[in-house]
Amino acid sequence: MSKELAKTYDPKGIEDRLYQKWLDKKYFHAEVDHSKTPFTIVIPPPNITGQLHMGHALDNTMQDILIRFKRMQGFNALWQPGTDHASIATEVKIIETLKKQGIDKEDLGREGFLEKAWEWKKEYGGRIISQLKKLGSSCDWDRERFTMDEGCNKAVTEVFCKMYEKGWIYKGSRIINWCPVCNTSISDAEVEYEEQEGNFWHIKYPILNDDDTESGEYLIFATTRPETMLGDTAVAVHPEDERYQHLIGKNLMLPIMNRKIPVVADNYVDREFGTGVVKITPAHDPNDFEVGKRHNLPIINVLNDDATVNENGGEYKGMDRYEARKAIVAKLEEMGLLVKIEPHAHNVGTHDRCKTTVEPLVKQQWFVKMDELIKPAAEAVKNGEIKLIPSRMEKTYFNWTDNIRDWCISRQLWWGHRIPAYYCADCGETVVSKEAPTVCPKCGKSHFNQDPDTLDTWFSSALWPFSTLGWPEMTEDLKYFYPTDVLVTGYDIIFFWVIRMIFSGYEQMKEKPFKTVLFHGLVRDGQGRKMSKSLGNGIDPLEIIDQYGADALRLTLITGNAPGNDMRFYYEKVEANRNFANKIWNASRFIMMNMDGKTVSVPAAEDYEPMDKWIRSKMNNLIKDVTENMESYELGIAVQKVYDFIWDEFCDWYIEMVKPRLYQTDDVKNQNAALYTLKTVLIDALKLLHPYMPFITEEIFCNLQEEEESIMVSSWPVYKEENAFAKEEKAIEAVKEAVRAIRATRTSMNVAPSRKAQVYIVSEDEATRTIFEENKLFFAFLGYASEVTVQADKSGIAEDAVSVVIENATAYMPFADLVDLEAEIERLTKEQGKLTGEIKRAEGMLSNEKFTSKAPAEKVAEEKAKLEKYKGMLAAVEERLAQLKK
RNA sequence: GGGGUCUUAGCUCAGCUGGGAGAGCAUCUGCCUUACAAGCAGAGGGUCAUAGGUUCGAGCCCUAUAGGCCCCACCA
Repeated sequence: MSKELAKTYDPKGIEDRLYQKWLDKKYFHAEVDHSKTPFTIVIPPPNITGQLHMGHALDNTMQDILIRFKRMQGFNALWQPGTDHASIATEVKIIETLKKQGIDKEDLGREGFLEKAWEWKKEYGGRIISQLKKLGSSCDWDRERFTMDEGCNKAVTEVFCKMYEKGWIYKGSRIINWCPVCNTSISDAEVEYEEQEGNFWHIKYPILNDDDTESGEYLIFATTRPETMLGDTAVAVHPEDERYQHLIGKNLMLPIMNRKIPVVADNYVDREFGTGVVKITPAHDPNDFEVGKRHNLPIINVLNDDATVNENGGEYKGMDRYEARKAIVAKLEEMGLLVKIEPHAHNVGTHDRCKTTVEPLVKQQWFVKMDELIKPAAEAVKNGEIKLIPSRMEKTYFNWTDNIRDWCISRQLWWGHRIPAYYCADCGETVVSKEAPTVCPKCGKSHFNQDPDTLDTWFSSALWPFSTLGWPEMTEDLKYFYPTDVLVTGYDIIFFWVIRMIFSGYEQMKEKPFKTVLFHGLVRDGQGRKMSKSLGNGIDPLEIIDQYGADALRLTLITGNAPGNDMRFYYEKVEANRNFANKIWNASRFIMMNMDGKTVSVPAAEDYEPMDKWIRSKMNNLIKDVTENMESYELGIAVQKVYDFIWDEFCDWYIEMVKPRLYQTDDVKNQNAALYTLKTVLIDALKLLHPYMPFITEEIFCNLQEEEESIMVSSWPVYKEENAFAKEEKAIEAVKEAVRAIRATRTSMNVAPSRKAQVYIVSEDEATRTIFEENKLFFAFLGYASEVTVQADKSGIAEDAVSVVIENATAYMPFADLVDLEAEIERLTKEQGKLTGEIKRAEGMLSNEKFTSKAPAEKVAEEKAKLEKYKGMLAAVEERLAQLKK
């Protein structure tokens, strides 16, 4: 491969080419291999209707980082991909499309509609997959699954039948949330509450005497939904409310409907609220439904599925619920029964998909009984068998498990898993079975109708961690890869999905579905708003990839972000990360240019210079930190450290230090040691960065060396316990300190970098002199010195030379024509003040007996060492000041 | 009503088990130094929301207060 690299990194072309290479080499593919430890992640299956958005980009980047990291560590890493049929979302979308073509769902009929749906799936189902590939996702695409493929269908039927036999799935007439637009029941989790401005209509019902004549008295109450009065079957008061004791058991006349309804006593009523009287509509309010059950009240449903009034609504039949509301209020007013209208803001349940106000209705639906099912799921998180990150998510989790209600799983939709329940056309017997029954066990006839409903889309996704691995067959894959290791997902679907996978895993597999759940937050726009279609503030990840590259996008989504926290997306951040990619690119280009035409070989031990050992030592520590951070899922912290190492230590210091050695030609061995260190440290840095920035690291890796064909299957750098280079590390840090001090001084004096100066290092300490002597070459280069002389005293140095005090030494720079004595005194006086402050601080701590006795000895020693250092420096500064002031 | 979370440099955010406050962007000053101006060198900028407490030591732990955001519940 050519060593000629472009001056700026251009990801276009490179990314697609490398991804194709990885696919061709089958690097993403995992097979059962008992000689290796598996590491498994199942993808949160994106909807087939979906288009890649920032949330997907974040979610999948995190998973890809983990899976690439583990793969390099030698695990048998499997990232199991697939897509979700997304029952309601897809059905709604298809209906919309059909509508544009002038086709009505009902006209097509169930079969015709499903045909269209599968066509849709075929056309769009792959779109999101190809978008995930753009991101660099290293999923095992050979294993791609779909929630409605044959295997998943089998799993769903199996679970349904098993749980039905166990009595944990049942059909019942219960109050459910009904979406009048989507025309289906929805689960509690799908209801979103939003505050709406409404009214409190204060209404009164006439009280009847025992002989059913009107007493002339009234009971007053308030309601936010007056139209539901059509279905009122009682009025309730608190059993201990003195005001109404005499009315309990009496009857009222329900106006308009002219129905006699009782006054019942129930603890549900809050005496303090309003008049302490509540109208009871069991068919249209969950609380009223419960009250109705306790008092055996009739349930009168007054609404049709489209939220128009039905035949039970008398003269209002056919009216929309809101029209009926108006008409009924008008009628009550006319009858003199409307006391007053009060504005009232209240929470209204809406359908999370279409935002329609849901209508609580009593209907026959299928439910999953939750009380037993939830127990092991709650226990697993409680005892730490499943770890949630961040741990605060546990509270949210328990909030749900502690208040669990049965899960309504039937949907009046066509696109989804059809409920395997069959009803005998003759005797009505219900048969639940995997295969359509042929003979009725009750009457022996053989004509059945299958239940028309489908299952909640989350019913199949709850089985995803094991259904994708082959369940209900006990496949080798399932035995080997299950339980999976980590689930990465947004905190917004903890109830919909995470909990349901956990209880399904324990129930079906008798084992947790994953060991750890890593939550992330939402990606918001620059102003902190949710990205949404209606606001039009969404940023398309594909456009970002096109403009800046997938690596820059990935890094942007990960850096500076802690687990479970929302983040804002800024173009400036992407730019900064694109710049970082360019930085690595150029550093690599520099190294390769210098390697060009030379054979870089392993140097002899004595060929290394202290700076080589210093950077090696830094890298060794970095490996430890980064590995630990990644293993504890601190992805943002880990990459920040790699970023800092590459930019600061490696580029700004090491590469600069090494330049004089590269530019000389006398000492080939020394040069080789420098090149070898550059190359190997860069390779390790690229490896640590690879999970985050897979493309650029692969591109450079392949240009830099020939031994291995891909960085993604190379091995993760290993931390070496013993630090053999502690001495060199300290020495180089001391020289760096001197360089920094000299540069700062020069800048403060407005000395141009082009103006080199003679630099004298004066130190009474022999070890310090040795350090500067050994590192003279790079010290001179970085400290803008024309020549460096190291000596024990000040002999031969001009009186008015600029002095820079550092630890154990003073650097002198004679700038005969430049020195402004006043300014120099001022600078040194400032320095004196700073050092005095430091000394005061250290002395303060050390004179505190409680500190010296209670703090760890290590801390105390540290403070003592600092005190000594600053004292020495202060003495040098003061000596110099005295000299100048003479 | 219950719970969570946030309040750190001008902006956006890191800061893991308590041991002298960090990054990116922005600002200011010099530099086209033969890897990189998408760059280099330097600089300024914070009583870590407020008030208490625990501790030798608190951005970090505890309590209260104020403000922002989120989730759950749904008093009609």
